[in-house]
Amino acid sequence: MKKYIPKNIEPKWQKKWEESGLYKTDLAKPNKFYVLAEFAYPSGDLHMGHWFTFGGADIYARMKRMQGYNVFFPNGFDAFGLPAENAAIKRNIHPQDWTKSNIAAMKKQFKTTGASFTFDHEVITSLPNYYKWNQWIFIKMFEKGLAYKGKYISNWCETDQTVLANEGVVDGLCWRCGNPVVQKAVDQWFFKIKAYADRLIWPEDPNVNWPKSVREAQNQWIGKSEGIIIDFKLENSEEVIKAYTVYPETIFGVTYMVLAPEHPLATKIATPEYKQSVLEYLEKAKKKLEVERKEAEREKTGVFTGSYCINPANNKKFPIWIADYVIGTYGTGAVMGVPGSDKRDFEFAKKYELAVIRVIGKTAKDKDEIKSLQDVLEEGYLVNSGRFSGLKTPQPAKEQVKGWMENQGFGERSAQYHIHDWSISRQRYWGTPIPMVHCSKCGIVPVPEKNLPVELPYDVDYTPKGKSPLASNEAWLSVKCPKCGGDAKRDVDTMDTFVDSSWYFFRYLNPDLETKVFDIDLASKIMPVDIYFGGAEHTLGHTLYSRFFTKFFYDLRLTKLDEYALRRVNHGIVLGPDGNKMSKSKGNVVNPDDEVNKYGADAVRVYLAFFMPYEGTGPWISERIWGPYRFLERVWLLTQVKAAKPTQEGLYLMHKTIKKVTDDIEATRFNTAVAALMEWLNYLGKKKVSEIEYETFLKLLAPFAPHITEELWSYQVKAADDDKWSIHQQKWPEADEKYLQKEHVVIVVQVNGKLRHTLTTGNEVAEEETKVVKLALGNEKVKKYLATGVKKIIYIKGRLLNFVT
RNA sequence: GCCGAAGUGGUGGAAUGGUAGACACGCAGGUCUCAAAAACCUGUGAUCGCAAGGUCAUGUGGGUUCGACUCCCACCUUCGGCACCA
Repeated sequence: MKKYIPKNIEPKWQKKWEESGLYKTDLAKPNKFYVLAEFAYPSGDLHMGHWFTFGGADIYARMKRMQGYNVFFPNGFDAFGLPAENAAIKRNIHPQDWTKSNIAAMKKQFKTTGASFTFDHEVITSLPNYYKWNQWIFIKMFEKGLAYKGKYISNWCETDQTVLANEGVVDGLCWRCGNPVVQKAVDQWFFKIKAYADRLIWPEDPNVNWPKSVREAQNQWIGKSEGIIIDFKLENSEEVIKAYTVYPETIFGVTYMVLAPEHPLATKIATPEYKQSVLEYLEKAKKKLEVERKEAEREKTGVFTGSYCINPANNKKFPIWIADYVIGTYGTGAVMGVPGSDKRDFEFAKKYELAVIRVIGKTAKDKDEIKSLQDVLEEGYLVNSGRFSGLKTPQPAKEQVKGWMENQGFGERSAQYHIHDWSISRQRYWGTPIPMVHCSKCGIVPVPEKNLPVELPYDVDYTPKGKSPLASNEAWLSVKCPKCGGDAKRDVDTMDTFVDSSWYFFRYLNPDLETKVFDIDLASKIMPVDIYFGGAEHTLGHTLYSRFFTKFFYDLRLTKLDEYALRRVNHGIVLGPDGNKMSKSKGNVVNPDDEVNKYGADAVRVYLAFFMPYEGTGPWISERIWGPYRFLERVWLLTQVKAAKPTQEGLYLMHKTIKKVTDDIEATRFNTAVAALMEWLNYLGKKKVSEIEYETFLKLLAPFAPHITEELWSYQVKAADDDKWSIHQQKWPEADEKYLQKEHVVIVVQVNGKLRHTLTTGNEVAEEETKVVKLALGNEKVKKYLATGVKKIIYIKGRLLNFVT
């Protein structure tokens, strides 16, 4: 037989698959199975990460297809976004043209993976027939009060000249360009994801299969806490400061109040004497970078306002301070300081010589003075707390104090959330225009649905100037108000690209549909996604937003789904050979195209599946592809002897491998599935291979190495069923339990749990403990160890015999 | 600090509570060759022993069990996420 030369077979089959429409899906057929992999950003280069994501998804999809499912495995492009603009500015190419040519290039690269997705349902988010529906969704959000505009202190990236969502700030730096993020008041559009916070919290035991790490991280991000808002009256004033706390039981220990610099009363309550220092402090706080604000070990700073307020629990007055460790957007932006039972408050009080009162003691009588941090107790018994003294904390003290506060009328229970509303407007060009019109008479007016899409104009000056590039196109900007018909202007911001990716999996079903956001009937049949492959980096962004959209669609009665994906698989990361993340600056990028040229797509695919667990993270070491390559070469050279009949042992190994490979692919344990195939091949290579063994082997390997198996399958002379010419159309082998029984069993003989002997015997003998014991005792070595006498015998039928002495 | 995942040979990694190290890389020896590469065969956790065989080994220390990489408790380390959230 000829030498195994991947180049000679891979492009050939890729072409044939495409021409024959082998992987087209007829969504009208029953037994659907929706395999989704995160669509790619068209950077112009398909990297190893794409191979890993789509490779895993493809293995899974191929098995499901062979198992008889009507697999839907679409692909498309997440085509809006900053890199297009940056590249355009750098190279003077229009973002649209840059994106278009990148998509064309990447489609070619995608083909070389041999993956079985289809572009027949392609979604390209930068096309008007897609983003029109972003705009439609935006307007629906607006109508429901879930999209609103407000001036907010936002994360601002100076380099990219745009606002970032909280999820887009990584360690105080911009996730895209890595430069420091500052706080800046900007007019922004928001989606009220907070309104869905409770529904987005994962239950303990959800009825979909998502990794625990994702569920926990999302819950933590939503960060629901249940406490109480307490009214503190200002001294000599009717003004009230509201402070949120989850420790109301420590109310008698309050010795000061701290306001966030953004708090509306911050400047107002400063007395003339302190005004100057307060203003200076506020100015300084404003200039702080997000990185500095988040610096964990930073020392707390603050400034006294000169004003006081009254503790409603005991009518004592205490000073009001301003400090930037208080977050303006969380709770009420005001915090009661309880240095006696809060370590952070204690440090602040100590620094500024504020009073410290013990309200939680080790025992009900513990009223020891608090001298150092070690003396601060967060749990114990209430002391110095009036009628509540002596109660155990947190419960029942917390609940009793809460009830009392409510009765007295100065406390109101409240739940607070860590999650912020999602800021979705961007002051950049390459995104979905926000479909709103600003009219001097009517205010903000949505563009009527019949006028959608608001198309993104081609001619704009998109170099960053700190304001939206769309404002530079006067003709586009000017519009008649849909309400009064007077002169008005369009909104010049564009949407965050995470809006695009929050619902693309609905649009895949029927991407050309012009009358609806997605095909509702089809969605009711094909959704939810059965398995969704993607990266862990989307835990708090994309996958959370998608869940939000799904629940919003539910409320619009577009879907009955609670969750859009039944199962989520987070794959790991392929690192560079040096063990670092692949990056151009580190020069450790492995280009999959080069690897394919050297070893072929099948070897790259098998190596990717084999070299580490799919959820793992590890370096790509090129030389190690030789293992999978040699494996494929041995498959290539494997010869069947048509006259040969499989032996009993052969059948056993075949069915064992079928079971192992099937179970492993199902559980995305691709590495052990490949190992099982290698093991079986090691056995097959030493004997006469029957036709059934040969064909079964090829079928099991087909999801991993689709080209070589297709080639070898084409040599099999079959009673030609022309419709089923491809190995990928064959029926997936099923393991038959009856062959998994061996005629001989190997029984492990232990003495006190330590292996001393193994014995091989027939099935009938293994049935009876006494016979097995007799056999074991016949062994001299075992006998020797039992010299001290046998106390107990444990026998696990057909597997293990343990003597306890 | 909180949450999540994990710690096993020279390396990547396998092991429903039941023969620890499957499978592969690498390495060593051999076959083939003028030679080399490739391919193939054999060996390959450590240690004692000529051998048969023994002993020690899954981050550390305890525990449960006839038997623990696996379960429980405490701790250490690494990775990922969150973090001045009141």
